[in-house]
Amino acid sequence: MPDTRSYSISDLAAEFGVTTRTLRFYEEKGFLAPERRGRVRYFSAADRVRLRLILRGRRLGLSLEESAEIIDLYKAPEGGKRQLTALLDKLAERRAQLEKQAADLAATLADLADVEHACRAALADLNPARSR
Amino acid sequence: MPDTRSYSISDLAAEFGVTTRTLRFYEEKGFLAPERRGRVRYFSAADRVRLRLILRGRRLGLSLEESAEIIDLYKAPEGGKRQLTALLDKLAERRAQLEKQAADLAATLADLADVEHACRAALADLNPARSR
DNA sequence: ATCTGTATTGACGTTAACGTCAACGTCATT
DNA sequence: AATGACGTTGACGTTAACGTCAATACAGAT
Repeated sequence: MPDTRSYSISDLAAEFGVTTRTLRFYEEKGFLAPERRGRVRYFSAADRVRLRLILRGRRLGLSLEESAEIIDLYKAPEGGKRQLTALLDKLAERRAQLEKQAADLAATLADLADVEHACRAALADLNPARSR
Repeated sequence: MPDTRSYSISDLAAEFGVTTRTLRFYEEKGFLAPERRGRVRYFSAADRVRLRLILRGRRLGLSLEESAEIIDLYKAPEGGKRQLTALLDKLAERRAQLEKQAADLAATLADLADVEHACRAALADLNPARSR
């Protein structure tokens, strides 16, 4: 049984902490494509996964466009040699970008750690008795 | 001798791959404060470092405001116990956010790695002779 | 039948982070 | 004195990613 239940727009909005406006916007831009019965939207489990991935991309600072592009890469690779090598190129590109970002992140975290140390040291100096 | 030479606006723009408009904008918003002789800007080594940090934040998807806030945390911690503990709180907050981002990043990279494997497998299937 | 709650579609507003002119100054060459 | 190369200040334009109404539909409970 492939998880056949569906989610209302406000269900998803509440679960992911976004507004319904956001979800409608995502559909309007083609980033989501929930089923429509009449005018009402019904989000499937697949839609839900896709939304999760979009929001993950958003937390990384990617544009919706970029997130969608990456998510599209996740689809089972198919096509001829040309297509596959092209896909590999794209993957490498993305990987390079994300790894650079990881490096930036690590550097920033290291900087913050330095400050944290200095801060604790300053605190200890303020109150030598209860230091440590 | 504390590196006393200065950089013109186009020097810095070229070095960091941004436009002069960007640097003027950053100054206008208070994210940079180069020395002014007359109307002309002279960027110091410190300004250069600050710019580097701002752009690092930008690559992480932070807003300029956020980057500036983080950079301000880097200043030698001072003040009383109140101030220092407040600073520690902010540091912890930032760290939590960045660590979540690191997790998201790792997950995305893992997903990409999966696709890459599948892709290489598909390629190998296409040409079993030169498989590897 | 009316009310309540959730849904819908426009349509205009907003913010951040610049881009893109236009018009002008200044200094070193030619 | 004219030509570039570089600098300046407005001021308006642009794009992404929604926010914020307003007007409307529709289904279930009272």
